[in-house]
Amino acid sequence: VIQRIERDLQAEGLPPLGWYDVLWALYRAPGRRLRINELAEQVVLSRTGMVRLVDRIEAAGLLRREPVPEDRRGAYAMITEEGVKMLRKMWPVYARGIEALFLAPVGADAAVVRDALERVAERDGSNED
Amino acid sequence: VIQRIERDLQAEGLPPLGWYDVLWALYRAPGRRLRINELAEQVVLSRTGMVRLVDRIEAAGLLRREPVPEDRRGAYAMITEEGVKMLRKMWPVYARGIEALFLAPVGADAAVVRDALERVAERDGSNED
DNA sequence: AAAGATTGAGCCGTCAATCTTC
DNA sequence: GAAGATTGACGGCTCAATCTTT
Repeated sequence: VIQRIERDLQAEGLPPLGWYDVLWALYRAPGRRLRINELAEQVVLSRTGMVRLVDRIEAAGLLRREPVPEDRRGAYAMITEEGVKMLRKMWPVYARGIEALFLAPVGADAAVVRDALERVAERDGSNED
Repeated sequence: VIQRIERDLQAEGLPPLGWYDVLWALYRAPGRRLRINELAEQVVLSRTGMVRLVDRIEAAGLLRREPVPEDRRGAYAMITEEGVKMLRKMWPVYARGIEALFLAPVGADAAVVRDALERVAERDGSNED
Protein backbone atom coordinates (compact mmCIF):
# COMPACT_ATOMS: atom_id res chain seq x y z
CA VAL A 1 0.00 0.00 0.00
CA ILE A 2 2.80 2.37 0.93
CA GLN A 3 4.62 1.65 -2.32
CA ARG A 4 1.50 2.34 -4.35
CA ILE A 5 0.89 5.65 -2.60
CA GLU A 6 4.54 6.64 -3.09
CA ARG A 7 4.12 6.03 -6.80
CA ASP A 8 0.96 8.14 -6.91
CA LEU A 9 2.73 11.00 -5.14
CA GLN A 10 5.71 10.83 -7.47
CA ALA A 11 3.39 10.76 -10.48
CA GLU A 12 1.98 14.13 -9.38
CA GLY A 13 5.40 15.61 -8.70
CA LEU A 14 4.88 15.59 -4.92
CA PRO A 15 7.40 14.67 -2.18
CA PRO A 16 7.57 11.19 -0.61
CA LEU A 17 5.42 10.08 2.30
CA GLY A 18 8.15 10.65 4.89
CA TRP A 19 7.90 14.36 4.23
CA TYR A 20 4.20 14.27 4.93
CA ASP A 21 4.75 12.54 8.27
CA VAL A 22 7.21 15.23 9.33
CA LEU A 23 5.13 18.16 8.13
CA TRP A 24 2.00 16.75 9.73
CA ALA A 25 3.78 16.22 13.05
CA LEU A 26 4.95 19.84 12.95
CA TYR A 27 1.56 21.18 11.89
CA ARG A 28 -0.32 19.66 14.76
CA ALA A 29 2.39 20.45 17.34
CA PRO A 30 2.00 23.44 19.70
CA GLY A 31 3.55 26.47 17.99
CA ARG A 32 3.80 24.51 14.72
CA ARG A 33 7.29 23.39 15.73
CA LEU A 34 9.19 20.53 17.38
CA ARG A 35 12.75 19.66 18.41
CA ILE A 36 14.65 17.35 16.09
CA ASN A 37 14.64 14.73 18.82
CA GLU A 38 10.89 14.80 19.32
CA LEU A 39 10.38 14.65 15.59
CA ALA A 40 12.61 11.59 15.23
CA GLU A 41 10.73 9.84 18.00
CA GLN A 42 7.29 10.52 16.52
CA VAL A 43 8.23 9.42 13.03
CA VAL A 44 10.25 6.38 14.18
CA LEU A 45 13.57 7.42 12.67
CA SER A 46 17.03 7.73 14.19
CA ARG A 47 18.04 11.22 15.27
CA THR A 48 20.74 11.14 12.64
CA GLY A 49 18.31 10.20 9.91
CA MET A 50 15.97 12.98 11.01
CA VAL A 51 18.75 15.56 10.73
CA ARG A 52 19.27 14.59 7.08
CA LEU A 53 15.55 14.56 6.39
CA VAL A 54 15.10 17.99 7.97
CA ASP A 55 18.02 19.18 5.82
CA ARG A 56 16.21 18.15 2.64
CA ILE A 57 12.80 19.46 3.63
CA GLU A 58 14.36 22.74 4.74
CA ALA A 59 16.22 23.03 1.41
CA ALA A 60 12.82 22.69 -0.27
CA GLY A 61 11.54 25.56 1.85
CA LEU A 62 8.79 23.57 3.57
CA LEU A 63 10.22 24.09 7.05
CA ARG A 64 12.93 26.17 8.68
CA ARG A 65 15.20 25.72 11.66
CA GLU A 66 14.82 28.15 14.53
CA PRO A 67 16.94 28.60 17.65
CA VAL A 68 15.55 27.58 21.04
CA PRO A 69 15.62 30.63 23.34
CA GLU A 70 16.26 28.77 26.59
CA ASP A 71 18.63 26.10 25.25
CA ARG A 72 21.27 27.16 22.79
CA ARG A 73 22.25 23.60 21.95
CA GLY A 74 18.96 22.79 20.32
CA ALA A 75 17.03 23.80 17.24
CA TYR A 76 13.36 23.77 16.43
CA ALA A 77 12.03 22.60 13.12
CA MET A 78 9.12 24.89 12.25
CA ILE A 79 6.74 24.39 9.35
CA THR A 80 6.52 27.26 6.86
CA GLU A 81 3.57 28.57 4.91
CA GLU A 82 4.75 26.64 1.88
CA GLY A 83 4.93 23.57 4.08
CA VAL A 84 1.30 23.94 5.07
CA LYS A 85 0.32 24.36 1.44
CA MET A 86 2.26 21.22 0.53
CA LEU A 87 0.45 19.35 3.29
CA ARG A 88 -2.85 20.32 1.71
CA LYS A 89 -1.67 19.22 -1.72
CA MET A 90 -0.43 15.86 -0.51
CA TRP A 91 -3.33 14.91 1.69
CA PRO A 92 -5.87 14.15 -1.07
CA VAL A 93 -3.44 11.74 -2.74
CA TYR A 94 -2.65 10.12 0.58
CA ALA A 95 -6.28 9.85 1.64
CA ARG A 96 -7.35 8.47 -1.71
CA GLY A 97 -4.69 5.77 -1.50
CA ILE A 98 -5.61 4.75 2.02
CA GLU A 99 -9.28 4.59 1.12
CA ALA A 100 -8.93 2.64 -2.12
CA LEU A 101 -6.05 0.34 -1.19
CA PHE A 102 -6.70 -0.30 2.48
CA LEU A 103 -10.01 0.83 3.95
CA ALA A 104 -12.16 -0.42 1.09
CA PRO A 105 -10.90 -4.03 1.19
CA VAL A 106 -10.95 -4.09 5.00
CA GLY A 107 -14.54 -2.93 4.90
CA ALA A 108 -16.79 -3.76 7.83
CA ASP A 109 -13.94 -5.28 9.83
CA ALA A 110 -12.27 -1.88 10.19
CA ALA A 111 -13.10 -1.47 13.88
CA VAL A 112 -11.84 -4.92 14.83
CA VAL A 113 -8.65 -4.48 12.80
CA ARG A 114 -7.98 -1.07 14.28
CA ASP A 115 -8.39 -2.28 17.85
CA ALA A 116 -6.22 -5.33 17.21
CA LEU A 117 -3.41 -3.31 15.65
CA GLU A 118 -3.61 -0.73 18.42
CA ARG A 119 -2.96 -3.51 20.89
CA VAL A 120 0.06 -4.54 18.83
CA ALA A 121 1.35 -0.96 18.86
CA GLU A 122 0.84 -0.59 22.61
CA ARG A 123 2.71 -3.80 23.30
CA ASP A 124 5.84 -2.15 21.99
CA GLY A 125 5.72 1.14 23.84
CA SER A 126 6.42 3.37 20.88
CA ASN A 127 4.20 6.24 19.84
CA GLU A 128 0.53 6.68 20.44
CA ASP A 129 -2.24 8.85 18.93
CA VAL B 1 7.47 -5.54 15.11
CA ILE B 2 9.94 -6.06 12.28
CA GLN B 3 12.44 -3.75 13.94
CA ARG B 4 12.20 -5.62 17.21
CA ILE B 5 12.73 -8.98 15.55
CA GLU B 6 15.70 -7.60 13.61
CA ARG B 7 17.23 -6.52 16.90
CA ASP B 8 16.68 -9.96 18.42
CA LEU B 9 18.37 -11.61 15.44
CA GLN B 10 21.31 -9.26 15.59
CA ALA B 11 21.65 -9.86 19.32
CA GLU B 12 22.15 -13.56 18.62
CA GLY B 13 24.60 -12.94 15.79
CA LEU B 14 22.13 -14.06 13.11
CA PRO B 15 21.50 -12.50 9.67
CA PRO B 16 18.70 -9.99 9.00
CA LEU B 17 15.13 -10.99 8.17
CA GLY B 18 15.55 -10.47 4.43
CA TRP B 19 17.96 -13.40 4.37
CA TYR B 20 15.35 -15.60 5.99
CA ASP B 21 12.76 -14.69 3.38
CA VAL B 22 15.14 -15.63 0.58
CA LEU B 23 16.30 -18.86 2.17
CA TRP B 24 12.79 -19.91 3.01
CA ALA B 25 11.59 -19.22 -0.55
CA LEU B 26 14.42 -21.40 -1.86
CA TYR B 27 13.84 -24.13 0.70
CA ARG B 28 10.22 -24.67 -0.20
CA ALA B 29 10.78 -24.34 -3.96
CA PRO B 30 10.94 -27.45 -6.14
CA GLY B 31 14.57 -28.59 -6.27
CA ARG B 32 15.47 -26.14 -3.47
CA ARG B 33 16.25 -23.50 -6.09
CA LEU B 34 14.75 -20.52 -7.94
CA ARG B 35 15.74 -18.06 -10.66
CA ILE B 36 16.81 -14.62 -9.48
CA ASN B 37 13.74 -13.17 -11.13
CA GLU B 38 11.31 -15.47 -9.36
CA LEU B 39 13.06 -14.79 -6.11
CA ALA B 40 12.78 -11.03 -6.53
CA GLU B 41 9.08 -11.34 -7.29
CA GLN B 42 8.32 -13.50 -4.26
CA VAL B 43 10.23 -11.32 -1.82
CA VAL B 44 9.02 -8.02 -3.31
CA LEU B 45 12.40 -6.59 -4.25
CA SER B 46 13.71 -5.23 -7.53
CA ARG B 47 15.71 -7.66 -9.64
CA THR B 48 18.74 -5.44 -9.12
CA GLY B 49 18.34 -5.47 -5.38
CA MET B 50 17.96 -9.23 -5.40
CA VAL B 51 21.24 -9.63 -7.28
CA ARG B 52 23.04 -7.73 -4.53
CA LEU B 53 21.27 -9.68 -1.80
CA VAL B 54 22.10 -13.00 -3.46
CA ASP B 55 25.71 -11.79 -3.69
CA ARG B 56 25.88 -11.29 0.06
CA ILE B 57 24.11 -14.50 1.02
CA GLU B 58 26.28 -16.46 -1.39
CA ALA B 59 29.41 -14.88 0.09
CA ALA B 60 28.22 -16.17 3.46
CA GLY B 61 27.93 -19.66 1.97
CA LEU B 62 24.20 -20.03 2.61
CA LEU B 63 23.33 -20.42 -1.09
CA ARG B 64 25.19 -20.90 -4.34
CA ARG B 65 24.55 -19.92 -7.94
CA GLU B 66 24.10 -22.71 -10.44
CA PRO B 67 23.79 -22.57 -14.25
CA VAL B 68 20.44 -23.31 -15.89
CA PRO B 69 20.91 -26.20 -18.32
CA GLU B 70 18.36 -25.11 -20.90
CA ASP B 71 18.95 -21.35 -20.68
CA ARG B 72 22.52 -20.18 -20.49
CA ARG B 73 21.52 -16.61 -19.73
CA GLY B 74 20.04 -17.44 -16.37
CA ALA B 75 21.29 -18.61 -13.02
CA TYR B 76 19.61 -20.51 -10.26
CA ALA B 77 20.05 -19.58 -6.64
CA MET B 78 20.15 -22.86 -4.72
CA ILE B 79 20.15 -23.15 -0.94
CA THR B 80 23.12 -24.99 0.60
CA GLU B 81 23.26 -27.29 3.61
CA GLU B 82 24.57 -24.39 5.68
CA GLY B 83 21.61 -22.36 4.43
CA VAL B 84 19.17 -24.95 5.70
CA LYS B 85 20.91 -25.02 9.05
CA MET B 86 20.75 -21.23 9.25
CA LEU B 87 17.04 -21.38 8.48
CA ARG B 88 16.56 -23.68 11.45
CA LYS B 89 18.57 -21.38 13.70
CA MET B 90 16.66 -18.28 12.65
CA TRP B 91 13.15 -19.69 12.80
CA PRO B 92 12.84 -19.91 16.61
CA VAL B 93 13.80 -16.25 16.98
CA TYR B 94 11.43 -15.24 14.20
CA ALA B 95 8.56 -17.34 15.53
CA ARG B 96 9.04 -16.11 19.07
CA GLY B 97 8.93 -12.50 17.88
CA ILE B 98 5.79 -12.99 15.82
CA GLU B 99 4.07 -14.73 18.69
CA ALA B 100 5.00 -12.29 21.42
CA LEU B 101 4.82 -9.02 19.48
CA PHE B 102 1.98 -9.68 17.07
CA LEU B 103 -0.14 -12.78 17.60
CA ALA B 104 -0.47 -12.40 21.34
CA PRO B 105 -1.86 -8.84 21.26
CA VAL B 106 -4.10 -9.64 18.28
CA GLY B 107 -5.47 -12.59 20.20
CA ALA B 108 -8.94 -13.83 19.34
CA ASP B 109 -9.28 -11.41 16.43
CA ALA B 110 -6.58 -13.21 14.47
CA ALA B 111 -8.94 -14.79 11.95
CA VAL B 112 -10.73 -11.53 11.19
CA VAL B 113 -7.46 -9.62 10.85
CA ARG B 114 -5.96 -12.28 8.60
CA ASP B 115 -8.96 -12.29 6.26
CA ALA B 116 -9.06 -8.51 6.14
CA LEU B 117 -5.37 -8.16 5.33
CA GLU B 118 -5.61 -10.91 2.72
CA ARG B 119 -8.27 -8.85 0.98
CA VAL B 120 -5.91 -5.85 1.07
CA ALA B 121 -3.13 -7.96 -0.46
CA GLU B 122 -5.39 -9.32 -3.20
CA ARG B 123 -6.53 -5.85 -4.14
CA ASP B 124 -3.03 -5.09 -5.34
CA GLY B 125 -2.29 -8.18 -7.39
CA SER B 126 1.13 -8.88 -5.95
CA ASN B 127 2.12 -12.23 -4.56
CA GLU B 128 0.02 -15.01 -3.18
CA ASP B 129 1.11 -18.21 -1.46
C1' DA C 1 30.09 14.06 32.10
C1' DA C 2 25.71 14.17 29.64
C1' DA C 3 22.44 15.87 26.06
C1' DG C 4 21.29 18.04 21.40
C1' DA C 5 22.68 18.39 16.93
C1' DT C 6 25.76 17.55 13.30
C1' DT C 7 29.19 15.15 10.11
C1' DG C 8 31.80 11.12 7.94
C1' DA C 9 31.83 6.28 6.74
C1' DG C 10 29.45 2.33 5.39
C1' DC C 11 25.28 -0.58 4.15
C1' DC C 12 21.43 -1.41 1.29
C1' DG C 13 18.03 -0.22 -1.96
C1' DT C 14 16.62 1.71 -6.75
C1' DC C 15 17.27 3.52 -11.62
C1' DA C 16 19.88 3.54 -15.96
C1' DA C 17 23.15 1.39 -18.80
C1' DT C 18 25.74 -2.91 -20.31
C1' DC C 19 26.65 -7.75 -21.51
C1' DT C 20 25.24 -12.24 -22.83
C1' DT C 21 21.98 -15.33 -24.65
C1' DC C 22 17.57 -16.33 -26.77
C1' DG D 1 15.10 -6.81 -30.55
C1' DA D 2 13.79 -8.78 -25.99
C1' DA D 3 14.84 -11.16 -21.64
C1' DG D 4 18.05 -12.53 -17.63
C1' DA D 5 21.59 -11.04 -14.99
C1' DT D 6 25.01 -7.82 -13.78
C1' DT D 7 27.48 -3.32 -12.79
C1' DG D 8 27.98 1.86 -11.81
C1' DA D 9 25.99 5.95 -9.97
C1' DC D 10 23.12 7.83 -6.68
C1' DG D 11 19.63 8.42 -2.64
C1' DG D 12 18.61 7.61 2.02
C1' DC D 13 19.31 5.43 6.54
C1' DT D 14 22.26 3.92 10.56
C1' DC D 15 26.42 3.69 13.46
C1' DA D 16 30.35 5.95 15.52
C1' DA D 17 32.78 10.07 16.31
C1' DT D 18 32.75 15.24 16.97
C1' DC D 19 31.34 19.83 18.49
C1' DT D 20 28.77 22.85 21.40
C1' DT D 21 26.17 23.80 25.37
C1' DT D 22 24.47 22.51 29.86
